[in-house]
Amino acid sequence: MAQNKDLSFDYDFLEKVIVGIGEVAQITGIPTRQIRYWEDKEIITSLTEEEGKNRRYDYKNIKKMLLIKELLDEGYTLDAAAEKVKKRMEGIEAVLSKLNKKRD
Amino acid sequence: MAQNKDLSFDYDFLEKVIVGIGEVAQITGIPTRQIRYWEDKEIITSLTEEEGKNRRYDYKNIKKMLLIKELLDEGYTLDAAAEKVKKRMEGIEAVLSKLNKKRD
DNA sequence: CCTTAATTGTAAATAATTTACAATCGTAAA
DNA sequence: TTTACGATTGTAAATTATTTACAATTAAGG
Repeated sequence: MAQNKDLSFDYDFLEKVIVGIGEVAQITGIPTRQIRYWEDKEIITSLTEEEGKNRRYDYKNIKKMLLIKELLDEGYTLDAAAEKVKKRMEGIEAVLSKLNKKRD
Repeated sequence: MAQNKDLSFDYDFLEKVIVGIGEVAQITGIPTRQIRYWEDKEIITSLTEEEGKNRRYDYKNIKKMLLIKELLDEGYTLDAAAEKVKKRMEGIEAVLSKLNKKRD
């Protein structure tokens, strides 16, 4: 059915979606201040090319933040959480790029 | 596998995602000016509660804009496109809410 | 207590958005 | 051709949101 095609696996959307820091805070529950701090520590990176401009995050960025947040809640240190998430992200990226190819 | 669980049907994300007007413009290719115009004409509605605050859109809003854009390109008038999309959105919403229930 | 990791607070500057009023553009009818 | 209308676009002034930088605070371990 048509509807199903529109919604199941909406990777077009996941691929294209871009979100500002305020909305990421709203989506994830992570305060903007904390997001910027993680970025200072180079645990996450925003998509912004020029400095001074507003930060932009994509799906993978947001996913990563949520994973880090979970691990922090479990008692990990920030660095340990970052390390662990880094590995999980590789898997996630692999799946995403595989799905991209399928749709070409 | 864990990765699959993280990515396939990420409805948690689709449900929670919220995007500003500038990013919607970037994602959809629809200029901010046009998005505001459609809102003036009550063809779409933003999530903003208080006026004067910045507009926020969710997944369904963005989906709707993309559908309208497609129909406009096909030659529909704005009102005709809005009418047709309204019906399609009902189907999409039905599918989404059904999937929500499944995950409770 | 002391140290370090992690987070939070805030002011001033800048970026981005809002609203409102107006202009433009294309098409179809008169 | 002119008129009317739908659709879009332009823009200035006010406002909201974000950025950067410097500093303070909090919590846990040694």
